[in-house]
Order: sequence, then C-alpha cells, then structure tokens
Amino acid sequence: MDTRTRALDLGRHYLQTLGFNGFSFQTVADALGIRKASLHYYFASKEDLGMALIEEYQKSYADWAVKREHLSAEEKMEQLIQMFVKIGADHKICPGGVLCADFGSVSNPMKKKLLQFHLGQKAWLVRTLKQGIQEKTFRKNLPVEETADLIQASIQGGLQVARIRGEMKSFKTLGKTLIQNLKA
Amino acid sequence: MDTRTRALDLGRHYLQTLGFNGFSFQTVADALGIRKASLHYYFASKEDLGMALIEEYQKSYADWAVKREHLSAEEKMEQLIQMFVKIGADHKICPGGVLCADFGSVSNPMKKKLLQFHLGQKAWLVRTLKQGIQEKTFRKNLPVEETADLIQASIQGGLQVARIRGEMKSFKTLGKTLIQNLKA
DNA sequence: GTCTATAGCGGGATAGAC
DNA sequence: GTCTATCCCGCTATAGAC
Repeated sequence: MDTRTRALDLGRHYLQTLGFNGFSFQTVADALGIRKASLHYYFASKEDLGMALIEEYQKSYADWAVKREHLSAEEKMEQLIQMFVKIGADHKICPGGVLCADFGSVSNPMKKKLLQFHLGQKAWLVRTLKQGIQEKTFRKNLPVEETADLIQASIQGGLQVARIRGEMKSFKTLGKTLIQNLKA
Repeated sequence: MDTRTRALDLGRHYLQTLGFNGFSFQTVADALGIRKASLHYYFASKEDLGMALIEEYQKSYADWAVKREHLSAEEKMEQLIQMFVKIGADHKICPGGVLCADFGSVSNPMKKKLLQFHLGQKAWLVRTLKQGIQEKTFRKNLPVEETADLIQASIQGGLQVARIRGEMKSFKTLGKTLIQNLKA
C-alpha cells in the first residue's frame, strides 16, 4: 500500500478516536514511520488532510452503497446498522459525529464538505426508506424525511454514548428498535 | 458576578461551540479581560477547568430538574426538549455530546466524571418515563431503558446535525416525534 | 520521496513582584 | 487577585540537502 493511502487510513483512525483537534501531523507521521515534514509532501496542510479524509469517507460510503444496490431495503438498513456496530466495537465513533462536534473549530471549506457528506448520507436513507415502502416491508405512512433524520441523529449520538459507556449492547438494541419501527 | 463564575460561563460557551480541544486558557482569559496566568489562580490546569465545567453542568441540570419536580411527565419531557432547542438556537451542542466526541483525547478523571454526568441524565429520563406510565399518559408497555437510550442518543446527535445544517426545524420535529412515540 | 533543520506561533504552566 | 516574565513543549509549515 502506498504511503498516501496508509496516511489516509491512519488519519481516519485518529480522527475517529481522538477528534480532528486531538491528533497532529506528528501522530500520523510517527505511525507511518516517516518524519512529519515528509507528510507535507502528500498533504500541504492539516486542513488538506481533513478535506481528503472527508472525500475518502464519501468514496467508501458510495462504494458500500453500490455493492448493496441489489438488496432489499430491510437488508440495507440492517447492514447499515451492522457497519456502525463494527465502528463502535473498534472504540470509534462515526466520522460525521466527530466532525459535527469539532464543527465550530474547523475551516469553512471543511464545514461545507462535511455538510455535503452529511446530506449525501441522508439522501441515501430517504431513498432506502422509499424503497422499503414500495416493497411493502416498511409502513406505508412512514414520514421519510423525519425518519431519516431520526435514524441519522440516533446512530450518531448512539455511537458516542456507547463509547463512553464502554459497551455496545445498548447501541445494538437501538439499531433493532429503529428497524422495528420502520416495519409495516 | 465574580471572576470564577464568569470564567465558568465563558468556559461553557467555548466548550459547547468549539469543543474541549478547540479553546485555550488564552481564549477564556481574553474574553475575561485578564491574563491567562491569572486564570491559573482559579483553575490549576485546563483539566481542572474541564472537571469544574462538568460539575457545573451537573449542578445546573439538577437545579433544572428540582424546579420541575411538580410537573407531569409529559410536561417534563416537553420542557427538556425545549431546553435543548434553546441550546441549538445558540449554535451550541449539548455538553455531553461535545465531550463524547472529544472522549478519546481527554484524561481518565474527566472520562469518569463525564460518564457519571451522562448516567445521571439517563437516570432522570428513566424516572420520568416511569412517572408518565404511572400517570397513564405514556404507553404502559414502554421499554424505559431502551427508550431513555434512544432519546438521549437522538437529542445528542440531533443537536449536532442541526448545527451543521444551520437550522433547528428538523430538531424540533425530532423532539415532537420522540414525545409522540411515548404517548398511550 | 524522504530527510534535517529551523522558523514562528500558541499552548499549558510556574515563579515571583505588586 | 492580577500582573510580568519566562519556560518548555508541541504544533503547523517551509527551505533546502540527499
């Protein structure tokens, strides 16, 4: 794996465990086994790295979604929860949640990109809920916008809560409840 | 108002807008109009300030709850949502959420105190839900633990989402949905 | 592409005068 | 209680050698 890719992987790790203000170029460089000056060869600035990280998240998420396009809405939702369970099991929180919390201390371009990422995720949720209604597995009268907002907020908050509690049981239960509430 | 109290108020403000790693003693001292060295007279270290801030939150929240002890469970829940709407309208997020996100880069004593604060809020929710069941305004078969977890997570996440979106409408809707789901 | 070296700043924290 | 002065550290970032 090339250095840039490894740097991005490490960046993701530190971002999701320590927050954007909680790690430095030094942290990443040390883990890479190179000098922090060398890291500037790949990323002109820390903001640059931050922007690249959000782009990475967007790409991974898009890939993830494409691979699951053939699934039923119910299966999609279950795998979505499963994905966040894995993140939580790794003592991480979701990228959207980290950057939301650091939102006030981040540059305008990053704010903009973060909003874009966030709205992309919401759009996927809305589409999937509509799919489930068509498939008649989800309630016909499901308010899709509001439900998508509730799911997004509770997953984000739920992962944060799970991390401070040091257990994932409550998050798994939350996931089950969310999906149960969709059903016809 | 004495300097220590003013410092705590400012600390709360910066914590909830910038995150714990997003502000410094300098930030607070500047806003106070004193030198940062003088701030060390009140708080030996930044961690000390952090601990004091969590204690402040615990106290305010306890006061808030005591003043509302005579209310019905439904009124309590409505006022709780209202409190968070005010926080969001001020471009802030909830203290629990901030510190949850910064959790990985914070000292062990702060982690412990944060967990304590968090569990205290959950305990209040559980008590209030039970009250509502007794009052027959909330569903008899409401799973109190799980519901408390869902409310806590979605409020926390919802405020963060509202801030990046720059609007509180979705949060208000979320609040209404949460309360509606409790009702008999 | 990676290095050494260094600039320049801001952070947390302390000593000691007033 | 608040100040000045200072320390040491870690951060971002750049210049220039290899």
